[in-house]
Amino acid sequence: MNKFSNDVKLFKALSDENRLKVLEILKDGEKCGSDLLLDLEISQPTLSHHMKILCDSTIVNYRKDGKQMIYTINENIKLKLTEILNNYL
Amino acid sequence: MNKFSNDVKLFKALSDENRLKVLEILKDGEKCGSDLLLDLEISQPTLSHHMKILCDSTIVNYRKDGKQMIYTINENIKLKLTEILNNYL
DNA sequence: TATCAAAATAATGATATAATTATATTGAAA
DNA sequence: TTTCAATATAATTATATCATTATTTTGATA
Repeated sequence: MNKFSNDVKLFKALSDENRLKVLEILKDGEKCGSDLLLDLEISQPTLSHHMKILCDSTIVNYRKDGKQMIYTINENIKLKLTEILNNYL
Repeated sequence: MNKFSNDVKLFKALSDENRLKVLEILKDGEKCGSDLLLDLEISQPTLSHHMKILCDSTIVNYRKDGKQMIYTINENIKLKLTEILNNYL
């Protein structure tokens, strides 16, 4: 909508401990939801909620593989966030 | 608390349109609260609330000058946030 | 010391977010 | 085609966040 809303959306997506944990895991390579669940102490619907936020914000990419969703970190997003930081700091 | 909480605190501080507007203004140089208010469409107590979040997160520094609070961007915080991004992305 | 400007705090309400349990959807394979 | 694993959605609750108005505190100065 306005010039700030997309930046806010990205920072909000990073503003949760479980989502940071997910990113830390994905940094080592792609994972499906049920694998992520093994390392988190949240229910499956809660993970689904968090993954939606990470994917909607374009921080995480996903693809379907049979009945699994495979998640990876968007390789462009670090640069994009660094550029955003340069606008404000 | 845990290893994520400080990072979450920083990202949360950046997750609000009015706070991003404040940072954009402070990027041009130091300002007091009443000057910031001129460029924002929020009440004085709401600005006080937002400045507390920015200061508590160490993104913004403050000093008292008479009856004014003078705010500046912490010059180290951009590097710190860039390093944090490198842990997750 | 009375007044005024700047900022902070208190009380409160509206909305957003994160979590749960229960249920539905999707897709592979027996 | 039944079953089961993986994921998503719905309904709901608890908590967090952002905003307001009213009030208080702080500090300069008339």
